[in-house]
Amino acid sequence: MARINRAAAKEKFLRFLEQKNLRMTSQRMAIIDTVFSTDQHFTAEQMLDWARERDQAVSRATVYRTLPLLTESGLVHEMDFGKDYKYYDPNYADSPNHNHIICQDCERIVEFESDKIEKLQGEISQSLGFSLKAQQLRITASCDELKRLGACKNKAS
Amino acid sequence: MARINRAAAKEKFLRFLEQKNLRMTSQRMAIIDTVFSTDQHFTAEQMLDWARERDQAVSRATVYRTLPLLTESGLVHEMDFGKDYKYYDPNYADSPNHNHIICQDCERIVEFESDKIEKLQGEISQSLGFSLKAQQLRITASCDELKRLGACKNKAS
DNA sequence: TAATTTTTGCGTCTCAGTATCAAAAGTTTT
DNA sequence: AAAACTTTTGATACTGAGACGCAAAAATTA
Repeated sequence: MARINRAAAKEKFLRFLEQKNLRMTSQRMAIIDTVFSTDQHFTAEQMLDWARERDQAVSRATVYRTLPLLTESGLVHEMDFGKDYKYYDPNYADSPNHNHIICQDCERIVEFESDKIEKLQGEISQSLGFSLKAQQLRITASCDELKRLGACKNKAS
Repeated sequence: MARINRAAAKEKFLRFLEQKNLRMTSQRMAIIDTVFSTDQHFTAEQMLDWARERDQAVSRATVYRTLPLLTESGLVHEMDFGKDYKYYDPNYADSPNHNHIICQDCERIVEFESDKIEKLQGEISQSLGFSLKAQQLRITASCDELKRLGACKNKAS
């Protein structure tokens, strides 16, 4: 569950850039530093705010350009929760099996893992005869239930 | 699996309108006629085009106003597939347990049901101790797999 | 028919995200 | 280290789905 080591992430991103003949710049550095200093899901606009606190010279355009690079490099996961903006998940590199509970009342999104669910997802895949590209289990809930889940440390299994 | 009877849908919608002190108009009629004459998922813009073929006097605004009414009345299901527009599903009234396979290459979205998956979803709910509001299993696949699934009539169980 | 309420359509607005493009910064060559 | 070349940046314009405001139109009620 530990979040990916920031230095390791940076290095992996550097290799990715090199391989694509792209350059590491101070703006990109500020963005990935910011990305990997949080555990939370975030939106592009949030990332813009946070990255700017770290380095004033980060523009909206660069954030919107860098997030897809991070996604392509596999360090971050792009996800949609039915809102009209994207969320990014910086925990993807360590634990790719994410399920989400989205509160229908508030803005909260809880990420959880469950051995049981993982096993069931495997069975589902098999029963479909699919080599899945991606799979997403999304549960819409109400605040009460979220609180209850929160009480057991967002871990249900 | 049969799609909801158009007359029945219309009647149900009428009751819904009545109960909310809303009026049945020719525009709304044209829209629900169009909605229940297809089996496919559709977007608001598609519905606008189709409804206009039926009745020129249907405006974009009215479509965007009517679809949420249909959703609220339970006749249609609003769903998002990670695109930046919503899809609507007119099959919802009969068979509320829908799972979707979304092609990552083309625009295709295949809906399927599976007893096995239904059972597994039940188990997942239980293992979470949740009284779910909604649940969505979304599988991202490539065209090849979609074709294969198409070959077995979009029915996997 | 007049008074009241709801609905419509047009146009405007919002908001996330993309595209453009000249200026700036980083490489490479000589 | 200057010139030539490539990539990146930031400001701004643009796009496209959907929401909103408002005056005109339609339906309902009196």
